[in-house]
Amino acid sequence: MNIQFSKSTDYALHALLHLAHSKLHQNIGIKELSAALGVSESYLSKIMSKLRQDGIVRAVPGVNGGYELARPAEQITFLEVIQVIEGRQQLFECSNLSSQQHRLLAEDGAGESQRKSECLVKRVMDGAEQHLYQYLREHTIQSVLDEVFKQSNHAVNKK
Amino acid sequence: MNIQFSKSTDYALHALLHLAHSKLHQNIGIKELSAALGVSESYLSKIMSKLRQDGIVRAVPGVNGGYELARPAEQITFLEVIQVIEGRQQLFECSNLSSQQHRLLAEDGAGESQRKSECLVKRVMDGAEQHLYQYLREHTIQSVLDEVFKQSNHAVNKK
DNA sequence: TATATAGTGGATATTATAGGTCTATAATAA
DNA sequence: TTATTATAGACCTATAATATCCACTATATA
Repeated sequence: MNIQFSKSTDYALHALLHLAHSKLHQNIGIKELSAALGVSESYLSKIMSKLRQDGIVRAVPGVNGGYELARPAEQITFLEVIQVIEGRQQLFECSNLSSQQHRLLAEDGAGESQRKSECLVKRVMDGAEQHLYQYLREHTIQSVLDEVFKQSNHAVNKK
Repeated sequence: MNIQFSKSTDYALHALLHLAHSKLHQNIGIKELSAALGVSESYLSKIMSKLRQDGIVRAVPGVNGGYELARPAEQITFLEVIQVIEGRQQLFECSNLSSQQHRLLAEDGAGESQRKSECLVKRVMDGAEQHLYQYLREHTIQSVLDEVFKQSNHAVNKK
């Protein structure tokens, strides 16, 4: 049961949403964030550090310090956040020996080509990955906020 | 670093490819399979068992026994195989408390709606999941085999 | 400048799961 | 019956997610 985003990604996205939503007051401390998300301060700190190292948020130490978005919410995509937290390894890696199987398969067909000896299973999986990534690139922190706004308006109009 | 298909999925897909490719001789034993993939017999057995329990392959014990596809290769999708091996849990689960954050966000906007109290991060993620699944449904064991054939032809024509 | 405040980084603990081995058992063909 | 082959389950190990704690550094302001 490998294929699931970690809780850290959950926390990161919700924390960013919180920062984006309340950009009125410049800095949001870890206390406020951890209270809003229901996570310990120490653990959330780690996650925020990663986001800072990747230039997604800015951190200010000292009295009245805290975090704020380093960029406009429109420019922070789901994909980026996920890759910072989960790492950038690919969705699928082919075991070496298995890819040998494909070389044999190809030779069996009519030989010659396939000099890249690329695994065909991997090729499908890479396509899936690109599909997924494209979708995650199109969704940003801001687009979620817009969604909230749309829903609210909808409710008002129905009244 | 959570988001990666397991080796088991790799093995399962390659094993199925092997079965589909050499359907001339009815049964392929675990020995041949494990040799082709470079995995131990005992470990691959477990994977094959799962595939059998889900009706993807048939198994015959005893002398000259082995495995064969239970259905035509066109009807075995990547998605199905992945779900058998990886499980059917969702790509993303929202921590309870975080979803509370969204209720607040929504109320803040204009209240009322959002009675589903559904997490908006999760909604994006579910969309991503559906996107991914659609792609994986469109690719089958047979479609990979076809790809091999196409490549071979291409090489011949170029000659 | 002193000090309380707030983020950073390292060490550590816990638990779950992937990945893998081995053995006893059941089914089947010769 | 015997050799062969799949099945089920117990078992092991290494790694990663999740989480906590503490010492350290940076900064705003009294």
